[in-house]
Amino acid sequence: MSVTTNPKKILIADDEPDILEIIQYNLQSEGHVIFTAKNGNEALDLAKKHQPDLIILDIMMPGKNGIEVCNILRLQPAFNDTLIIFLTALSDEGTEIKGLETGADDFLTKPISPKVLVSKVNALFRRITKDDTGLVQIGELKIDREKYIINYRGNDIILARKEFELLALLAGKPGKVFLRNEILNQVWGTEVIVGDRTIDVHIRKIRQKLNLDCITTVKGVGYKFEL
Amino acid sequence: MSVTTNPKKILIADDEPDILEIIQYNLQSEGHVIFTAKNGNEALDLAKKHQPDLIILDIMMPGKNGIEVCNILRLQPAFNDTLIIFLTALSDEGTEIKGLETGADDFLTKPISPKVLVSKVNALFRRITKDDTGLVQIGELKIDREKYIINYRGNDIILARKEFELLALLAGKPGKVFLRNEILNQVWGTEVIVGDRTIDVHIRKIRQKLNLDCITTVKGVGYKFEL
DNA sequence: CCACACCCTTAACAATTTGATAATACAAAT
DNA sequence: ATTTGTATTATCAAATTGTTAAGGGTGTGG
Repeated sequence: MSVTTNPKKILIADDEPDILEIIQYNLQSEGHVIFTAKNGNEALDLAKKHQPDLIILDIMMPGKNGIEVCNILRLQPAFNDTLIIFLTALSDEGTEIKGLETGADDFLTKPISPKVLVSKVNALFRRITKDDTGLVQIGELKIDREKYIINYRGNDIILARKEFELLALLAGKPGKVFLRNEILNQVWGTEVIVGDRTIDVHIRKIRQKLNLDCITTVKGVGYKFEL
Repeated sequence: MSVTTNPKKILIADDEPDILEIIQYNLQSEGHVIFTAKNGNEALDLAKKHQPDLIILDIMMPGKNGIEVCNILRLQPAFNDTLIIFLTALSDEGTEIKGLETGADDFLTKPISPKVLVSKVNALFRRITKDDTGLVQIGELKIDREKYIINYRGNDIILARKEFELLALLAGKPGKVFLRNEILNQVWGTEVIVGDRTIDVHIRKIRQKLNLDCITTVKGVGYKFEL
C-alpha cells in the first residue's frame, strides 16, 4: 500500500461508526486528508466548507440520504468536478443505477473490502488527475514518451526515433541489462533483421547527444542504463 | 434509454459471442459506435486502428488475456486517455484489484446487467467528456470551437474546416506528439482513406496562415503543437 | 446558368533526416 | 599474438516530410 504522492481531500458520510472508521483508516494510510460526517446534512456542510476532491456517501442515512445529498451537490457548479462514490448495503440493481444516473462516479456495496475501496479511489483519481503516465524520471533525466522529449537538467535534447525508443527502453528499467536480442525485438521488432553493429552506432549517438555517462556496456551480454 | 448526444467509439473484446452481442446491442442503443474482438490480439489491432474512447475487456480470453492487453495499451501514450473496463466471471477480489492497478477505470462482474453496464459507461463518459466551453486559450492564441474562429493577438484568422479541426486537435494537448494515425482517426475518421501528403499540406497551410512557429514536426512520429 | 472563390485531395518533385552498413580502430581476454 | 567483442567514423540508400501546382467538388452572387 503505497503512499500517494498527490494527497486529496476526501469526505466520508455514513451513520455507522465502524464503517466510517475502517474507511477513514484505509484512506488515511494512502496519505489522504479525511473528513467524516454522520448524516446527510452534516455531509453537505462539510462539503461546502472543505470542497473535497472525493465524497463517499452511504445511501441509507438518517436525515437526508445519500442520493438526496448527491442531487443537491450536483446542482451546484462548485461540485461539478467533485467525485462521488455511493455506498450501500443492498446489492440492489435499481438503487445502483439510480445512483449512477444521479451523477455518482462509482458504487461500492457492503461489506466493503478495504483493498477494493482503495483501488477504486486510486483509479478515479488517476483518471481525473492529469498525471501523464508517459513521463519517466530518473534523477535529473526526464523522458516524456508523449511529448517525445528528453530533458536533462532543464535542457531539451532531440533524439531521432530509434535513438529515443532505445533510450526509453533502457531507461525504463534502470540497472537491468538488456541483451542485444531483447533490444532488437523491442525496438526493431521481430520482423526486421539488421546487422551486428547497428545497435552500437545508435548507442554511440545517444551517448554523444546526452553527453552523459549513463549507458554501460556489459561485454558479451548487452547494455544497461544507470545514472 | 436516451440516445447520447455525443457518440463514442467503443471496442468490446470477449471470446463469448453471447456476451459480445448483448453488450453491443445495449451500447449501440445508446448511440455509440461499436467494434468487437474475439481475443486479445484482435483487440489490440482494432484499438490501434480505431482509437476507441472506451475498451471493454474480458479478462479471460484465449491468446492475450485482458490484463495483458491493458498493460500493453497503457504503455502507449496514444491510449493514455482511453477508458478501460474489465469484465470477468470471477468475483475475485484479487483479480479486481490487480485489474484496477493495471490502469483500468472500472470493473464489471458477470453475469452482466445491461442497465448497470450502460449506467457505468455513461458515468465514465460524463466524467471525462471535456466541459466543452468551446473556448480554448493557449498563450495569445484563442480557439473557439463553436464559432470556428482562431484569434491570435486580437486578429481573427480564418481557417478552413479541416485546418481548424487539425489545429484544434493539436492545440488541445500542447506538447503532445500526435501520431499521423491518431490525427487521421480524429480528424478524418477511421473510414476515410487519404493519401500520405494530405496531412502535410494542411499543416503547411496552418503554418502559413498563422505565420507562427507553433507546430513542430517530429520525424517518423508525428506533429505537436507548442507555443 | 455562369463566373468566381474556396476547400480538399493528390501528384510530382525537392529537401531533409534517418538508419544501416562497411571499414577501421580500439580494448580486453585467452 | 590472436581472438573476440565493442567504438568510431564516414558514407549512402531509404524513409520521411516540405512545397508547389493542378484538378475536382461545392457553394455563392450576379
